[in-house]
Amino acid sequence: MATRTAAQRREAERVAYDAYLAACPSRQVLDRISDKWVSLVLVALDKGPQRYSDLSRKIAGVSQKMLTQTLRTLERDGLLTRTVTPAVPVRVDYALTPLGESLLPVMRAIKEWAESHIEEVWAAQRRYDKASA
Amino acid sequence: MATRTAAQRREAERVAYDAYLAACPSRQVLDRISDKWVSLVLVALDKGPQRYSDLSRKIAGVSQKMLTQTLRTLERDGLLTRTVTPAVPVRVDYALTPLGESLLPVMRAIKEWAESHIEEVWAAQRRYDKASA
DNA sequence: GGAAGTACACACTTCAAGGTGCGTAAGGCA
DNA sequence: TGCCTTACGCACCTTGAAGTGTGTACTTCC
Repeated sequence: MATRTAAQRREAERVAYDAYLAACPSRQVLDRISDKWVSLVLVALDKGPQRYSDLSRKIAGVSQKMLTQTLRTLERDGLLTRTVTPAVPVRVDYALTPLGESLLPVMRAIKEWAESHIEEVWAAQRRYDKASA
Repeated sequence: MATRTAAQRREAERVAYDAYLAACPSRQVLDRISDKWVSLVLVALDKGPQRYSDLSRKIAGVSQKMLTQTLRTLERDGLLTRTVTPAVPVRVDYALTPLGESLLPVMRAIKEWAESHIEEVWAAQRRYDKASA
């Protein structure tokens, strides 16, 4: 945000992207960040840079293919940086960019919502299934 | 939340759901709400109940199958209510439940993030593609 | 001189998400 | 009489997402 000039901000407002429109590019961005692995990866980078192996250990159940793919996409979208250290076995660190950090609170909120409301969702499901049985 | 007793809250804290764990049910909830259509539907219900046709018009590009499916799942999960009015052609209204409203701020934030940061994402993509070319 | 660890790439395959098209009920209208 | 609307259900089919398994480069350790 701080990297955006007032002119750029005005321009952005003028164009008025709207994710409700199918062809709007913001729809694509919304689609990309509306992803289980994206949110888990971003939140995992909350407390500073992490290595590839750290992430794959922390985010249980992710295949290395999906992790690599998710990381590449996030890097391309400017949400995180990839730093290769040519050590003995090569070492790769991933860290959030300012843009990634701007999305972090939202992602954290989603993850926390899921964790804290699961029982209410469960209760609702039981009620629904019972009623429609 | 108000529907939750202190005992239930304590229990929830004791169990400590963690979306990082693959088998944790909160992972499933996270997966379900990490969905383009879910966020668009919830935000569309921001300003009060909407009819099925309202939603399909507002959310451009959604197929009726996906819209119906999304609405059913959200109803089952207790995020919204479905009210059928047996009028001349049947009329169906969808409205947020308190649980759905608790998720609304997050969903709104996601949609707004996508709309307001798209140009930064684009710039990052151009930079990435140029560098790797 | 193998084995092991890191961070992948790539090919193959499967499975399910999602699009499309057709059918429906129940009246209102021309 | 027959067509219109609303809000779907259902079956079919395509396509793409994602899992699995194997290969690799480089060095160090045993």
